[in-house]
Amino acid sequence: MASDPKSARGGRARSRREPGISDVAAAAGVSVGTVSHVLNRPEVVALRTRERIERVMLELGFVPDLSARRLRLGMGRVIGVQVLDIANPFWGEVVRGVEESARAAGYVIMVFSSSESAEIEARNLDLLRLHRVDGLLIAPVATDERRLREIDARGTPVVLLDHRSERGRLPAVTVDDVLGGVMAAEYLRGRGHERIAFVTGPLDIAAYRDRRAGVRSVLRRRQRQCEEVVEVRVAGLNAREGAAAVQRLLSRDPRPTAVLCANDLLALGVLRGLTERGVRVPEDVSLIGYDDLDFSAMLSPALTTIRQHPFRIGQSAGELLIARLTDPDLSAPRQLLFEPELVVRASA
Amino acid sequence: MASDPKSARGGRARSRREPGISDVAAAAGVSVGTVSHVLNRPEVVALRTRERIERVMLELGFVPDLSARRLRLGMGRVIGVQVLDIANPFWGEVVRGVEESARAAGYVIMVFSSSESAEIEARNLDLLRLHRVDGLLIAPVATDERRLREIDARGTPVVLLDHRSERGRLPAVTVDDVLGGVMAAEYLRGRGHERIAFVTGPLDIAAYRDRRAGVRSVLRRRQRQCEEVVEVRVAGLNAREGAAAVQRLLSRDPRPTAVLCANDLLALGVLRGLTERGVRVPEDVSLIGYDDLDFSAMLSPALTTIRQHPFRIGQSAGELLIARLTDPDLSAPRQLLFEPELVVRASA
DNA sequence: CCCGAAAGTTGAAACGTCTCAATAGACTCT
DNA sequence: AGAGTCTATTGAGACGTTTCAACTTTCGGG
Repeated sequence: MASDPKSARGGRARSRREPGISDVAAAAGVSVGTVSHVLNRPEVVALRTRERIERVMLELGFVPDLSARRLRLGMGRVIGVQVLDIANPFWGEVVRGVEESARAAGYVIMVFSSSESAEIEARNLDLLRLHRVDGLLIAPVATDERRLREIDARGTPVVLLDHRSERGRLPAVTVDDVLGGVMAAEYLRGRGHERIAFVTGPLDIAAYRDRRAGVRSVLRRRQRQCEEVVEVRVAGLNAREGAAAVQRLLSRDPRPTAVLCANDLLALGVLRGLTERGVRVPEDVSLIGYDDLDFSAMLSPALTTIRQHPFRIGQSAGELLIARLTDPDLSAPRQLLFEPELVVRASA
Repeated sequence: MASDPKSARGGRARSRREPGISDVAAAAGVSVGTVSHVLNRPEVVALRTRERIERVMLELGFVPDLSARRLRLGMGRVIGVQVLDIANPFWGEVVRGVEESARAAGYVIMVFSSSESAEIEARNLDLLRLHRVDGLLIAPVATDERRLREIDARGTPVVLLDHRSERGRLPAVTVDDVLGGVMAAEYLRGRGHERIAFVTGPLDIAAYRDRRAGVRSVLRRRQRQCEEVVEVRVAGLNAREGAAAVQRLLSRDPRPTAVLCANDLLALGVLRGLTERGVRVPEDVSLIGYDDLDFSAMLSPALTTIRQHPFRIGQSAGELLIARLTDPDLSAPRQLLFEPELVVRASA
């Protein structure tokens, strides 16, 4: 045990361990308590000592170890984020918004993507628990939010992302998806469409369920039997699935005159599929998406869609969560509801 | 100090602290050492004891605290990731790939986006250091990689993402961007274009620099003076900046006959800008992008572009990093180079 | 010159885990 | 029965912080 074998292997790499608070203390001729104070309560330590210690910190390249601090304090300035699909620009913007608000408050984010799979979500939640994140921002896949409420009650504040809470029991930042669905459907109805298809993903996800509900409510308001919503369910809300759905869409008889997609990626795929089969948009079939992603205006035809503001959603959710973290006994769970906006272009 | 004021406030929330290894030990009538063993070296503990302990763990809902473990072990199964722009689907896919490989190995990712800003990057690196991540996957903004090499040498393995290392001193996963530039330029030259514009972002970023180098090498190979690369620099590689660049693009005299963009988002913006001004693509100006994002095939006109495989980049980089983490004294820094692919569509 | 208060500093305990040397028990062999 | 081997278990110390009560020093006032 006299000679250390580890220092021999690997040459110079991984040589000296990072300096800790006690190395600083030693070098500055002071106790660890004092060093810790200059970190956390600088005002209690004498100016001269403080300056000396700060100088030493710089020289040694000292950086405090947050995970040691977390162990002591029970908070580590990390928030977990789970989105439905990190490769979708909508969620990318949401994450960017979260990161922004997190950075502003000195927090850091741990990111997960569930790919809309409940199993992956469950595993991710386990990981989040293992790492004891301070708070959680999540676009849930699982139908019931019991587990999330449990996590919240156990001391890890949860804020729902783009998903309203059952009876508002958890704070949430949402866009009014029912209204979005209504807007799209009313627009189509106003243009005389009576047989409308709705292409969506798993209905476990509240956002898609709400959009559908909005669409249906409009069409059901009229009594006539011929107004009907044809529903096509796909596995994931991406362009590939959209293209695959076209087959099923066209085989319906009578064929829908308009297609409403639960998001723009899906609409993109549908558009590709339709075009490949020689079906013209909007002459033969009208098409409406949801999200108004960057590219949507430049498709051919330009996509009519419902605009949201994902960056703001992420940012507000982040701020809401951080507010709860900062002041644990904050009033009632807050719900933030943004309004969607119909953007009419050429496709419908 | 006899009565605890904290337990009063907030009602039931945040009540009992999470059970630790010692709670399990107490409940199972065994020492903490033994409990720790069933976690890390199950084979050394007697079957009966082990089962009993496992049962207790389940009952108590015990989950080990990884950040305490990190403190002891110096490794916490967290890897940091920094991309250039999380809202760009290219990087979204990269992150998805990283997450995939991380999950497979029981790691978790901490995500940052630099927005191509060197200051943000520097701040993010500080945060990463504070949190003592085990390894780092980064698409660097800063020109020189000294700081990264330093981090690597100090014991936090670094793998470069979509960025080749100076003289191959750091492991990297890259696509051959020079080749991509060559392919695009040769294609244009083959179609008779002689005055080509290249729209790009900050040239600190190696990928863009390489793409430009490839383009230039092709055009310079011919001696004729009239072959020239017109360069337009923008602040960020997104659609908005692309649209803004069009103004400058068209004011050049003589006007370029073809425009090459450093990525598809930029091309999207350029396309929008050109269309708005009544310039037809490809009749008046040819346009080529880079990345082949999902939507690129569906633009009007469909975008000719260079295809990459971001998911694979992310995944391979993740695997490479985790291999280094698992076996610290791994041979030489490895470079992984993917080949790009020209996808010819209508825009050029 | 002594007292008390104010200002600075200290040392130890605690957070939850891992590891290692030490111990205890059971079994085998002579 | 004693010595020697295994197998299971234990307890203490360490990882890098924070915090708090206790201590020392300084200083003003009586």
